[in-house]
Amino acid sequence: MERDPSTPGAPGTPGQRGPHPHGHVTLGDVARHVGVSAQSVSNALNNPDRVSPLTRERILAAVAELGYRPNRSARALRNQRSRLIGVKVEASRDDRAALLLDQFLHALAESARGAGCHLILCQADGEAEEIAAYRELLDTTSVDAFVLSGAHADDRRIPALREWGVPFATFGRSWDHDPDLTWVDVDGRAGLRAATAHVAAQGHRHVGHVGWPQGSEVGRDRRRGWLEACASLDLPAGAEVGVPDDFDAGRAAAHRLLDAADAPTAVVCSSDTLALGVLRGLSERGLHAGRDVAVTGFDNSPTATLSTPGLTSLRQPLEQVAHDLVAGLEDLLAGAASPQQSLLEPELVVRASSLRGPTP
Amino acid sequence: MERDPSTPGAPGTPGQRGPHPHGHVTLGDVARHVGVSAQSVSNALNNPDRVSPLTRERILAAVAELGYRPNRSARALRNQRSRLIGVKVEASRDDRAALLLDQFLHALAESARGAGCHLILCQADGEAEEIAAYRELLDTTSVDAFVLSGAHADDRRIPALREWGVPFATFGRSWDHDPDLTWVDVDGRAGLRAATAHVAAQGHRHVGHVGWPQGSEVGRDRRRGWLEACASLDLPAGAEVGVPDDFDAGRAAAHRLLDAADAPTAVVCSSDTLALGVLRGLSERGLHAGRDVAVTGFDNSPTATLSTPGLTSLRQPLEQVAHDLVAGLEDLLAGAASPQQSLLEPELVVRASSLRGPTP
DNA sequence: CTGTTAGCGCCTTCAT
DNA sequence: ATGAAGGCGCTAACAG
Repeated sequence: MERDPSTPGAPGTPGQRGPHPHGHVTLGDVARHVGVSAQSVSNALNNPDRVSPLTRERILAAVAELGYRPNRSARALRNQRSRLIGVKVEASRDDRAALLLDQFLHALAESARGAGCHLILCQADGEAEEIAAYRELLDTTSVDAFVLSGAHADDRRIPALREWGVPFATFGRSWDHDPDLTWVDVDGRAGLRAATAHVAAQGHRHVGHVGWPQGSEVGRDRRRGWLEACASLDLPAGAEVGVPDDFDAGRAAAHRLLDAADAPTAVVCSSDTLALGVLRGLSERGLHAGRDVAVTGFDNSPTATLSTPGLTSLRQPLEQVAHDLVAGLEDLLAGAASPQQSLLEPELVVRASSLRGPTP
Repeated sequence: MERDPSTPGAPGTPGQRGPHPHGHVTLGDVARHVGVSAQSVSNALNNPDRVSPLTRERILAAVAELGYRPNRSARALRNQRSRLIGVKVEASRDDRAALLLDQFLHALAESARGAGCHLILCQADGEAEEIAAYRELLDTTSVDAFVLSGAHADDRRIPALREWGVPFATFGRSWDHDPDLTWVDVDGRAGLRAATAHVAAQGHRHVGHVGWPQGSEVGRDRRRGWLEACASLDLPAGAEVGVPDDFDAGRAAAHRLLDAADAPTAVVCSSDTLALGVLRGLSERGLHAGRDVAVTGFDNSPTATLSTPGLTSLRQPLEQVAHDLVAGLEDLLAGAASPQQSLLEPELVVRASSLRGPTP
C-alpha cells in the first residue's frame, strides 16, 4: 500500500523525488544540476571556505531547490560517526523515574536535535540486559555515545561502557566522586531543604520525613536535606520513617507517624509515590492534607497535579538536565580533557497539600 | 575521558577490539581469519544455503570468536534499508496519551527488536512540526517506516506520509474507513460497555457518563459503548456531561451530575483524567467513591493505581498494540497487498472506586 | 560452491 | 579553487 517495493522507480510514483529508484536526492544529483563535481557540493556544505563565493551560492541554491539532504548511512559510514545517541527505555514501574520518562525523552530529543543528533532506543529490563543492549548498538556501529539514566552507586554499566571506550553521560551521579564521569543530577538535598523550609514557613514546627534512606544514595541525600533544614531552622528533631519507595509503604508510614505521641503536622517525602501514599493514609484517618497535615513529594509527576488535593512537589529541571547531558557528550566527542558535571536545583511547586487554606 | 579521539588505534587501548583504528570487527576480518572471501562470510550469515555446511561452520565459529556484528551504516547504505523505525515524542501533556507513552515506547521497542529493528526518536510539538520531522528523517534516509500515535479523523500526517510513499502504521484509527491504512486501535466502545456492565453488576441502575463526545471520534466511540450497555441492560437513560478531557472539567462534571434531581450512583468516564476529576468532585461533597458512587476511568494510567481510592480503569493492551503495529509494518515492507488493521479489547481492571466494599 | 567486481553516497587526500 | 581517486563495510550480480 503506502509503498509497493515491486514497482520501484517508475517515474511519477508517489515518493519519487529524484532520478534514483528510491527517490532520494544525492550529492551527485546536485553536482550535475549545477555543473560542478560532487566534491565541490560537499565542500560548499561542509567547508564553505574551500569554494568560491559564487559557486557556493549556486550550489546552495540547487541544494535548496532539489531539497538535498545528506544520506545518514553514507555519511556515518564515511565519517565513522552515526550522530545517534543510545538511550534505554524500560518497562514502566510505578516509581518516580518511569513517570518522568516521556518528559525526559522529549527534552533529550530536543537537545540532541540541537546537536544534529537523534536518539536511538534500546529496550532492556535488568542491568545485565541493558549492558548487552548497549554492547549490541556499539558493535553494530549504531551509536556515537550513550545517555544512561538512573545512575547509582556501584553502577555496573559505568565500568562496562568505560572499558569499551565509548563516550557516555549519566543522569544521576555514581556517588563515588569519580572525577572522570560526565554526569548531570538534580540536587535532592537542596530540594528537601526547600520543601522543609516551605512547610516551616507555613508555621509547622514538627516536620516528619518519609523516605528510603537505606540502599540508595539518592534516598540518603534527600533525607540529609530534610535534616539540614530542620537543624538550620531550629526545628525539633522530627520523626521519620524509612521505607521502600512504594505507595503502600507511604500509606503505612503515614499511620506510623501519626500514631506516635509527638505526631508531626507536616511530612516531607522523598518521592511523589510515597507522598501519595501518605495522602491516602491521612484520608483513611479522616484527616485532610493541607488543612490538617502538610505533605510534600518529589518529582512533580503528572500524578501530583491530579491527586486530591494537589500535591506540592519538587520539579526536576529536565530541559536543563537534557541540555547539559548533550553538551557533556559533545565535549567528550570533541575530545575534551575534563568531563562536565552539573548539579541542578529542583523547583518547589506549591499546591494545596502543603497549604493551610481550604482544600480546593 | 571515556574515549580520546586523538589517540585512535593504539593497540590495547580500551575499546580496541579489532585490527581497525575504531576497534570494530568487519566482514573482512572474519574472512581473513577463516581464509575465505568476505562474500562467503556474508553468504554464510545471510544466505546459508549458498555456502557449504563445513565452511559455514568454520565461518560461524569465527564470527562468534571475533564477535563480529554487521556495521549498521554499511548495511543500510548497501541495502537501502536502515532497519530504523521513526517515532515521535512530544511534550508531556497531562492527558491520557502522555501517561502511557513510556509503556508504549517500551513495548514498541521490544517488538521492533523482535523484527531486527530499532526505534529512532524525533521530537515535535505540533502536527506541522511533526510532519517536518518525519520529512527530515525520510530525506536523510534515516528510517524505513514510521509509527504514528494518536491518529485521528482528518489527520494531516496520513496523506503526507502516503504521498511520500513511505510505509507507516498508526496507533489509532483515522475513522474514515480508509481500507489502505495499516492501523491498530483499542476498542473504547467495548471498554465502556464493559465498565458499564461492571457497575451494573454491582447493583447500580443510574449510570452516568462523563466524556468528551464533541470533536473526537474516540470520545464519541467511548460514549456509544456506555449508551449501548445501558440499552442492552435495560438501565434508564443515564445523565451525561460532555466536557474537554481535563481534570477540572471532570471535577465540575461530578458536581453537575450530582446536583441533578435524578443523580447517578455510578459514573463511567472516558478517561482517567476525567475520572480523577470526578473523584475529587465527590470528595469535595463529602462522598466516598466506591461506597457512595462508583467511578471508572479509561487507560489504567499509573495514576489510577495511586489515587485515593484506587481507580477502576480499562487497561490498553499495549504489548499487543506494539506487536501488531510492527507486524503491520513488516507486511508493508515485504510488499503485502492488503494492510493489517486490528481492533483490540481493553481489559477492565477493578479497584476500590467501583466497589461497594469499605474503601481500602 | 566460491571468488571477483562493482557500487550504495559520502568525504579525506592529493593532484591540477 | 576545483576535480579525480579511493575507500568506509557491505552485498547483488556475475563469473569461475
